[in-house]
Amino acid sequence: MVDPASDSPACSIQRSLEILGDRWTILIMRDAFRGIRRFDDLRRDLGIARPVLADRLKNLVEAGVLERRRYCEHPPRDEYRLTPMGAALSPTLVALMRWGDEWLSDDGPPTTLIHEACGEPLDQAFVCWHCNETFGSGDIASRPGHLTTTRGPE
Amino acid sequence: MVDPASDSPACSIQRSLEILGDRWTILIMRDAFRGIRRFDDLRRDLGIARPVLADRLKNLVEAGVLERRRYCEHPPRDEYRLTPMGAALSPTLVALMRWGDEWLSDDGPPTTLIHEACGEPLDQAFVCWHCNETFGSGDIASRPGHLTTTRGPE
DNA sequence: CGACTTGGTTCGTCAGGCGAACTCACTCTA
DNA sequence: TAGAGTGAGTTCGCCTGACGAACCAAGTCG
Repeated sequence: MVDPASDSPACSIQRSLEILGDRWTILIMRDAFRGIRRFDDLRRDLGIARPVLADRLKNLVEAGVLERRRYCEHPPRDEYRLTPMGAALSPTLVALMRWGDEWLSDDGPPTTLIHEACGEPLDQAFVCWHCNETFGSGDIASRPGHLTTTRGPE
Repeated sequence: MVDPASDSPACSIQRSLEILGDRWTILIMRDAFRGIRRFDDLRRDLGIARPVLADRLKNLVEAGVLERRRYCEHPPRDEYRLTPMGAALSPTLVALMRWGDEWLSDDGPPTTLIHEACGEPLDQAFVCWHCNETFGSGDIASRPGHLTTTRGPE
């Protein structure tokens, strides 16, 4: 906030959180991934207040993460669908879910994600296509656009 | 979806968000990854109000994500460090950062994460150790603990 | 001593989240 | 054709919680 050039606008995490960073939005996106698309279904599933849900959906549509589509003409009914930009959030949601699975669930994961082709549990990893290997967060460094080079997550 | 007992407490994303899901906490964790550990440094960097930062740090310590450690005795100074549980958030933060890089930055990523061993940009992918291959979000299904099997993120 | 730094707490204000009630367009039942 | 029901909101008034400002305490420096 003080340093002008450094992080306020130049951090992608912060930019992402300007769209996703309130108590409801990520849960709305989770439901969108789960196929819940209609206003009242979202409201019931989340237990969110109507005005708040209306506001969040409007913001998400404006941000380009959801798309409002008419799926029925006769009673005019719209649904909210993931755009490609919204669908690209899946690694984030999966990472969040796996963190909760590992650190917050007493009796094993409530839901296990599996590789559809074989039915075995999946993992999420960092990949270097140059070295052609996967690695953990200990081997990450960062190369800033216009900052000095520092270590990334330790 | 329908099942009442199913998702409210049983969704790991929701559990994670009970710890991380307000406007500041993820930014605090980002700064923790960046090596910002002291109260006033965090306050200055984030532009957060003092009482709010004190409250968030207390909650994060209670949740086991940060650890408060005395690093100087003479003027008694504490710092907040990532616990293993906190460090395990790196895939989540990286995913969020990469999403912002891809969809919200006009002029290329502000910061690029690289594979420390070779200096090339890294990727993040889903891995199946059974099939020994990486794949995208299109090949994910989910096997719930006590729900019917449904598709995961599409 | 007095100024300064770090790491808070207390306080009063004000924006924003909440449930309840209302609206509107449409459909279904009788 | 009247009345109930549903989906998708908007309006309203209350109350929590985020905010900046001020205050506090422990220690250090000059």
